[in-house]
Amino acid sequence: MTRRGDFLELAVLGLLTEGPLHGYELRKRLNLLLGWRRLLSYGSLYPALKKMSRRGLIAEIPLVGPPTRRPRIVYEVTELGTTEFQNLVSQAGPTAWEDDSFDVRFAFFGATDLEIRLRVLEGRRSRLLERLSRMEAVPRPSTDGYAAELRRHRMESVERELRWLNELIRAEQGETPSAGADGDSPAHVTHHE
Amino acid sequence: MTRRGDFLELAVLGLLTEGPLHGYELRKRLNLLLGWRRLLSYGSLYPALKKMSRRGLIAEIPLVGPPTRRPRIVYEVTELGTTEFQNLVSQAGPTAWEDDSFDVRFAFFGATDLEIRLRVLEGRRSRLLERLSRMEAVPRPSTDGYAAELRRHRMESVERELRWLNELIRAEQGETPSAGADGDSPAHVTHHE
DNA sequence: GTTAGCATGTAAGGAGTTACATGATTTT
DNA sequence: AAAATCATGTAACTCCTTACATGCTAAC
Repeated sequence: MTRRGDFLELAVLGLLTEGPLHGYELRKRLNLLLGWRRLLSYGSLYPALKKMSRRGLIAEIPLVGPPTRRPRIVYEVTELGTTEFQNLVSQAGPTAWEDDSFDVRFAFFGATDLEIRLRVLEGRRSRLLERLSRMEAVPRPSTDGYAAELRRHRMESVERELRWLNELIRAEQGETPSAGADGDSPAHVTHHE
Repeated sequence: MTRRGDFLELAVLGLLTEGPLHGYELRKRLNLLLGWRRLLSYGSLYPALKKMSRRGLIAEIPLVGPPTRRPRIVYEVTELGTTEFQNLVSQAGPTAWEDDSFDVRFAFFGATDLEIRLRVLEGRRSRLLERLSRMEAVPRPSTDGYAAELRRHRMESVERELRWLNELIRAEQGETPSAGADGDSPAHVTHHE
């Protein structure tokens, strides 16, 4: 088990929840949302859409517009898809805070309960703390050279991300649980550069 | 073509160049060197070692020690492997500055010529600039909510990495090409927090 | 004596990339 | 008229992960 690649499904469901889209457009939004690494290829998106369609999570909307242009296949979420989306954003296991999945999960925190949001953020934090301590436990030599410079820089990146997480967690905890606007926005995060 | 997964081969070759090692130990070093993400599994390392052994890049060293403990298969680089390593660290194509490969390449900059080092660093830089401008070109809405907070943070990460690269490039350019110690260490990088 | 860490492997499978294939529409 | 971008797809392949299987050795 321990599936990790469901993150594409989650992202598609999340984007389609905001309104129907066709594959090509979906890919652009996906790349904008999570594409700070390699771009998602058509070779993974289209088969994934077909598969989700077969499973009944999404459905093709019959085209109504002028039949002049090339038919674009527009998808919308089904009721089953909505349920599945709710199910996915309620998960708070390791699959939520790994590198591959955390970003998608965070992006759709607007559809996630406060309690789950906190669990995911804290899970991510301990994941990064673990990584940091692994990196600190470096043997004797290798304290110089390019490898060391790389290590230093990567450790600082992790530390920076940890500070970010801590601020987010503090902000979320400031939300009175169950009271207050359960808004779509993160509670005020103070940025002190 | 455009192979990307050769980075494991490069890393193994690079580590073995510093001295013979067995698989288990190799994995630990590999994880220390590049393991700031998921740990490398035995399922990828051992087959890779076997494959490299078959190709003649590395060779098993017959054990001499006390035959009491479980036989560990210690590998060393062959002459062919050394050639291949030199070949790999002399490459300055896109495969050098992608996310997956850049770290390995950087870690072994000690075995890379100044000219190539600069080309790789500059390639990496334009790769990140490209990503940054892609992220900046965000459509109208999505200017609030968690997705926006994520985007902001990720953009700052890229900017931070760009500053790092710029400093490295400046430092390398400070090296008088062809003169001076072609050392194993990066030329002084000034860190101003 | 039993857990934890050392040590090496294999089989099955997933997820996505690359490269290919096709064609319409819009912009230059 | 050409080039760019819109638009959808498939087949082959690569790399790696997961899960399983085995057995030794040191520490508690």
